[in-house]
Amino acid sequence: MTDALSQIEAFFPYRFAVAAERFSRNLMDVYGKSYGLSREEWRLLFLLSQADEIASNELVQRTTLDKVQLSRAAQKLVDKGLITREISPLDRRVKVYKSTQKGRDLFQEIKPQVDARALEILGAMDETSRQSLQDGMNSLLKALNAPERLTEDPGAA
Amino acid sequence: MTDALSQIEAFFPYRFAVAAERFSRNLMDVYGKSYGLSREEWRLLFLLSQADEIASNELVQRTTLDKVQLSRAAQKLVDKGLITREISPLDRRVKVYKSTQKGRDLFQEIKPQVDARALEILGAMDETSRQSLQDGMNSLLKALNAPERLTEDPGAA
DNA sequence: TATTGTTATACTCTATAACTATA
DNA sequence: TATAGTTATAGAGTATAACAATA
Repeated sequence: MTDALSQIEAFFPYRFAVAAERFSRNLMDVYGKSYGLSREEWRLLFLLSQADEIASNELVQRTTLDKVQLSRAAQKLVDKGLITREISPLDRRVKVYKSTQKGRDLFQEIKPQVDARALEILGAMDETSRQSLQDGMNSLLKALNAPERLTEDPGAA
Repeated sequence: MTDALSQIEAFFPYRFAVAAERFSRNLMDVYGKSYGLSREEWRLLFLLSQADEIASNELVQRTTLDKVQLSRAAQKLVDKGLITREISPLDRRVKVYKSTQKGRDLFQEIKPQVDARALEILGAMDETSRQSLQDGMNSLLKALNAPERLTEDPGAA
């Protein structure tokens, strides 16, 4: 009567969504609860901490952030003194972002903790499964990026 | 200068989150845009369409819905005439949910379309990768459900 | 007194469109 | 006129707490 429940539990898209949400929340615990960063802020800080500078238009093209999300996440990081935002000399409509020393320091502090949390979970898997997951994921990402699948959201590599 | 971008693109948690979100959105397109169901409503309809009846407390224990989400999603499905909600004769605090014929019909109409969309994506992967993804995912779910990892959210598997 | 489901509230996210400044 | 980034607005989703009914 009741193991209709195991029916949905076996449904791949459901399992996938559940796994992704739990995994993501585990990491958000680290940079979110402890350091007050949103997922978008964390991603942006991540990017800028290892680049000299990145222009706004490039960020929009190559990340999952749209221009509104980018603008707002960047504003918060600027307010916190973690990044700077300047007008591009090449095109005065464009902004160029750089991390500050404070931003890089914070990133260096958080990143190992995020890695540790991820490894704590992935480390509970055996090596073969971990490799399978990586390979499968890479293949899935390719499939998702295949041109036919771009319902909307083009160029979001 | 700029392939800090490929740094985050290579970061497993980032790839995983991006893949999950895109995959999920693809399916939401089907039951959401075309049929006006939220993800929670869809999951609930899914469950009830293949069970005789399920009690509220069981749903909360075994799905990712908490009691508030369940109450609200169920209310919407009741309003749409897709499920019924009755007081349990065993414990008058508990509700028992059943799908209506209309609910089951709608589910039978939507489910093949969701499957088709999922297969459209997964079908672009080769068989080996698909198998790897499944195995890896199963292993990851086990790792996420391991007792040490239950930061909060116990018994939600 | 504890538990179940509902309702209320505030907060965050998302999507869209309007606006400004530059090109 | 088109593009880039910002601001405004409304809607959906989430988290928490208060509440009423039942145990």
